[in-house]
Amino acid sequence: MARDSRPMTLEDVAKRAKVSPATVSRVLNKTGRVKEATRLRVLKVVENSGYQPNIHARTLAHGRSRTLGMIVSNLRNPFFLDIFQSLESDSHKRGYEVVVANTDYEPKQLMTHVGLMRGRRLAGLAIIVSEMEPTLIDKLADSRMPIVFYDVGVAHHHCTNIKTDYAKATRRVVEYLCSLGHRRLAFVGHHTGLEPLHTRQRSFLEAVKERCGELEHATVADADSPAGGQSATRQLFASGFKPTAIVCCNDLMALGVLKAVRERGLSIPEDVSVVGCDNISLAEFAYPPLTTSNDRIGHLISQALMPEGDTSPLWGREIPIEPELIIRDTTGPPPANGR
Amino acid sequence: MARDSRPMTLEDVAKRAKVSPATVSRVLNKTGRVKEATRLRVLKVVENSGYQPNIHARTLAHGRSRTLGMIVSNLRNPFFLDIFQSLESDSHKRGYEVVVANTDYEPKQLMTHVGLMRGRRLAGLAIIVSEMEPTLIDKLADSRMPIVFYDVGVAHHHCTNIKTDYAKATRRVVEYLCSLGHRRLAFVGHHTGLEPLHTRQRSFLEAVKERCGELEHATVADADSPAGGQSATRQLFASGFKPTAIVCCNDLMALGVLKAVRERGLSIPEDVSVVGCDNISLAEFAYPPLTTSNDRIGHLISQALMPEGDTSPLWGREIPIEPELIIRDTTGPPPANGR
DNA sequence: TTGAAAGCGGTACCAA
DNA sequence: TTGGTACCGCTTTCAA
Repeated sequence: MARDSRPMTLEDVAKRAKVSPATVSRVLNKTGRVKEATRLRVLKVVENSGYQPNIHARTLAHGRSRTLGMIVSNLRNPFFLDIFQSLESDSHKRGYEVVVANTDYEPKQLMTHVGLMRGRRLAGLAIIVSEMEPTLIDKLADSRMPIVFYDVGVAHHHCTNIKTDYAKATRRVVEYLCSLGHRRLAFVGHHTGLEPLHTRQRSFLEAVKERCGELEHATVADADSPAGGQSATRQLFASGFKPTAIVCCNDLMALGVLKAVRERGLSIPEDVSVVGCDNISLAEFAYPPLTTSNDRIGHLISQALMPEGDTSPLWGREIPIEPELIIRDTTGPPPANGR
Repeated sequence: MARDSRPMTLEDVAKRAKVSPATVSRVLNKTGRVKEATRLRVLKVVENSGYQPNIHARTLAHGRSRTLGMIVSNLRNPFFLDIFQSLESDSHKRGYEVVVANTDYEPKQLMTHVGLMRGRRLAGLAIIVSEMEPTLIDKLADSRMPIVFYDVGVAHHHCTNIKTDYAKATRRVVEYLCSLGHRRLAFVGHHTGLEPLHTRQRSFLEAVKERCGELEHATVADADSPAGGQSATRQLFASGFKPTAIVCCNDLMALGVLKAVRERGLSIPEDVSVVGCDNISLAEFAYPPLTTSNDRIGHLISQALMPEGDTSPLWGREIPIEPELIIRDTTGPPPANGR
């Protein structure tokens, strides 16, 4: 119960406990030995004065914070959120905090946030975005903090690169659909100008091409949201193309695709099959439960940012992820009559 | 392109620009006048040295940060996420940042996070949780920062209280279902020991009682997730009760309820009606699109935390929210035969 | 075992 | 228009 309106400081505590600030610091940080009696006295004052150390003063003096940063393209997409959640829970266990920032797929925002994160003197930074800026590497070059990139690989000895092999994943999806008998495939993407997302679309096209003209196909794109998936699918139908299967660049958009297909009066998977990507936790609760490929990287990121004593460091490594196809109920054979 | 490994400081910039640190500070903060020529010179050095001010030093010296805090019970629930998103985008527009923390409905975690937030010398704090600790008010008493509470009202002159009138909302839902002809209602909740959630359940029971024994009912509860909704609904069916309508304490759980109802071989809304609460953005993309009641408070919170010059301050006010019933496709008349 | 004091990297007031 | 300087609250030698 502080009497004055200014928050308690370490010095206030020191005075009340009749010791020096240094001693209080030692007690609080368990650094250096302190007589048990003094320790308890200090702790007691801390306890009932409601003292809370100023995190900024602490970080400034110490030179490094217990905060991890995470920059994502779109927090609304549960894919990013799932990662954030694992990172947050892992880091709380080890006394770290996490701050997130959103770029909305804007390279400019990415740069702004990287700057702000640098200003925070973080313990580590995870950059899970699809957009890129060539100057980003320069900006990061002088920071000694651990950095993890996902998808947009950046060659730098400080960075860990986690990369999902989307080419393989997409090929597997296309082959699976073909094996079911599908011959007219569509791809629904978003921000296909951005490299990692472009990769997904290109992989789709390549996989289709491998079947030697056996397949008809189309691609559309819209915003990264269920509404975007819905709108893209409407465009698809409006174009006159009648796919028997739709491959989505992610699960979130697939949710909207499902809706658009139904509003067209078609059923899933009898008339149209749908495949997502990411295996977000909601995918299981879509209707029908969504076929997708998985790729949970949250804990991997924690490990890279907060290496355990005995684990081999993930430093400067490139970590490949092989997504696995998860077949649920949105995929099946195409309708017998060509529709 | 910094040459040494230690990040640039304001003093480094000052040296290179051949001015005093004070001047650099003035330029960067646009405070006090500086000759145009010097200004440009400083800016140039800043530009190509990649200098990024240390946020901690800045906050420490200035006494207050440009960071808002937000504590929520469960970030996985899109209800909280939607709020976070609006708050984040509003605050970036005004040069603020946001840090979030999760409590997982644990009062203990709430207290921990409030402590950490206090240590951050925030510009404002939003506490959007269902759990409560009596000592929380003490802990917050000495902080002069703007605080917004949602749902768990706390009497304090520094706090803005946003409160949704769930009693009214629930009554409206129950009446709506009755008017459709439903006579066997179930309630699916979570953490019903926590006051705000208990309120929702109690409101349901009271609304049912108002119909004078005309209605049969049951209540179940599980975790705040689709899986929790699914599991709760399974329990419900296992108990032998055969509701024609299920009222959920929120949309996220409703997603799982839908799944559980379907796996029972029943259709929605022909056999069972389902109602959610919160109107999360995903509700529209559920199948069928979910009937719910709305309640978007994100921007309200921004306004309370970062009052605009001309807006009347939301200070110390109690702000009541009246949710509105949003009827979509998960509700309809009960089956003609009692099943 | 404890205390004094020098920073950490900024801001802001007072002089010049 | 500028520079000097005293903090902001904490950590960390170095002495005592």
